[in-house]
Amino acid sequence: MERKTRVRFAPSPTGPLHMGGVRTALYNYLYAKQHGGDFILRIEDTDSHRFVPGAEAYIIEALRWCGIVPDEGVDADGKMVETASAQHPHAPYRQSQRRAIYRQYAEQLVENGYAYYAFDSAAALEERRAEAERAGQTFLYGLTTRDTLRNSLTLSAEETERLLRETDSWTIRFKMPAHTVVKMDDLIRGHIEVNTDTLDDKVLWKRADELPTYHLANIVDDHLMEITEVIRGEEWLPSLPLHYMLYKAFGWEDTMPRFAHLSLLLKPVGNGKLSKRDGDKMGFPVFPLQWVNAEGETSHGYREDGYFPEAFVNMLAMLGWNPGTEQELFSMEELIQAFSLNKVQKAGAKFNPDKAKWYNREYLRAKRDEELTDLFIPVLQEQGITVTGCPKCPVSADFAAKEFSWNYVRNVVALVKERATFVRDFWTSAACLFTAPAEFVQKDVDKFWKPEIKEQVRQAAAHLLDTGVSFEKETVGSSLEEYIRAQEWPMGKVMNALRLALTGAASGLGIADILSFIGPEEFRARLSAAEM
RNA sequence: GCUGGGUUCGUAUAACGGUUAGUACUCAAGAUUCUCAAUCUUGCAAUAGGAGUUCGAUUCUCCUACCCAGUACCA
Repeated sequence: MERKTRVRFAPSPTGPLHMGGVRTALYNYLYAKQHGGDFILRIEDTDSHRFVPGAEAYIIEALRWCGIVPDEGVDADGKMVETASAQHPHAPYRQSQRRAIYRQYAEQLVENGYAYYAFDSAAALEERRAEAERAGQTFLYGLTTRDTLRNSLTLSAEETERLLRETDSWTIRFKMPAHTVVKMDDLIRGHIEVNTDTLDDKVLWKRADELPTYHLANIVDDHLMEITEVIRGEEWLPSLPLHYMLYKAFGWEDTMPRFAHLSLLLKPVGNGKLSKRDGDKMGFPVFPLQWVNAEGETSHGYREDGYFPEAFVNMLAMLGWNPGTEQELFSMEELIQAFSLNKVQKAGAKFNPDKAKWYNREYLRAKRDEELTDLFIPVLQEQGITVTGCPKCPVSADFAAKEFSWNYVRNVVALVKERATFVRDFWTSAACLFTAPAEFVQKDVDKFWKPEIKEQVRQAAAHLLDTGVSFEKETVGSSLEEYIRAQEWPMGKVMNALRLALTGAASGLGIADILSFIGPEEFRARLSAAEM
């Protein structure tokens, strides 16, 4: 029977969402949308000790910034749906609010002989682990050891009853069946087989906080929420046999979701998975949004660092997946069309910060000058520049008052767009079109500030000013070049020195461009400021 | 250690069992310009190693090496 596609992203609110997590969410989202299905956001907060305030809100905001909008789990106001309703029969979507659901399922497994009560103290288990380690082995609570531990399998029914009643730190463990080869299929990795004798009896439910562990909560919720495909990180692959066995124990095999395990995102250099430290060390964000932790330490975010969400999403989508064509630029719509799980790479992908920047540059270039202008204005305001007027107002520039018209800014954007990766780069390359240089690059001063060159610059400038030539780019540019050429002065030296006087550095925008933007008056002012 | 997963230029990746192993990023050189950037052109650079199957292996099988994950009353 064909079921409606329903996939979920189920993060744990233990900190900010890592870019690898965003990729997992993205692939889930793309898969759901491609199949006309639903994308569900479920919060797996069953670990009361690791809960981090603000993490859930961060996850929701990060996904929204990326354009990954859940169909369920978060309502239109961005609030979690707290109770089940006609629109949301599967609510709530926060596992801490579903705690009442899980215990009965755990007990059901005990009744049917698939699970048992375990009374071992943390200290006792710790001791057994240490003992095994001394013998060079790994302790597994399972087939070979469960008969030697304190649980309802070894204790009398009366004793079990008593402990259940009188103590409050017992757990329910899954009784992993012996000598069984679990045959599994993964949408990305293909067929996998594991012998259950190598597996342990995982804790499913804890009396101490009356909360399930991941394994139980996950299977129960995926079943109740009618999930059809589970697309998650590779770290879950080792527990896939357990999950298969749980579906079997519950008798839910016929509606068991299909599984796809995504490889991890690796650090750019060296080995190992991408971590917060790598980002700090190499100067790139690992988080979609900026995050300030409890100690007040700030981690960079793609959003705050100036990346466009479309570029971030596009870059992430291509990390471990490819369309089978040479197309590299994809809108979300195109990704939904082209995405396919069997084109997802099995091996982990090393993240490449340079490629991320390349994507941003491509998206920046594709944006209209008008849009970029609006994005640039806040950067200008931070620099004390006032932007006046509207897209329909005439171009004007008042250098003394640091006031420029919207269209002047748009012209600047059009000029420097090609040399930028981020919007803030507009300022780096075009500050001289708004303000006179505050200082001069010493190296360039040493190289070009020679008496004879200064004299040539002075005369060339005087020529432009005296002839009253128009400061249109073409006219002023050719007039200047013709003059220098006619004098048989070294073009490069004079031009570089002029640029140094005007902008504070010998390299940068073309002289003709600079002149056409600043006009004769500011030209004169800057020359005298530079003591020309 | 054990169990599972993985391995094509530095990076991301392409290649019905048959290609001079392709593309993009990075890097280098050249062209262009008053400089820088951009742009254009060119270049550097890979099938982890070894067996086997096959007329033929990047592709299938096995072994070795290396990498990753899991091995919690965390997810």
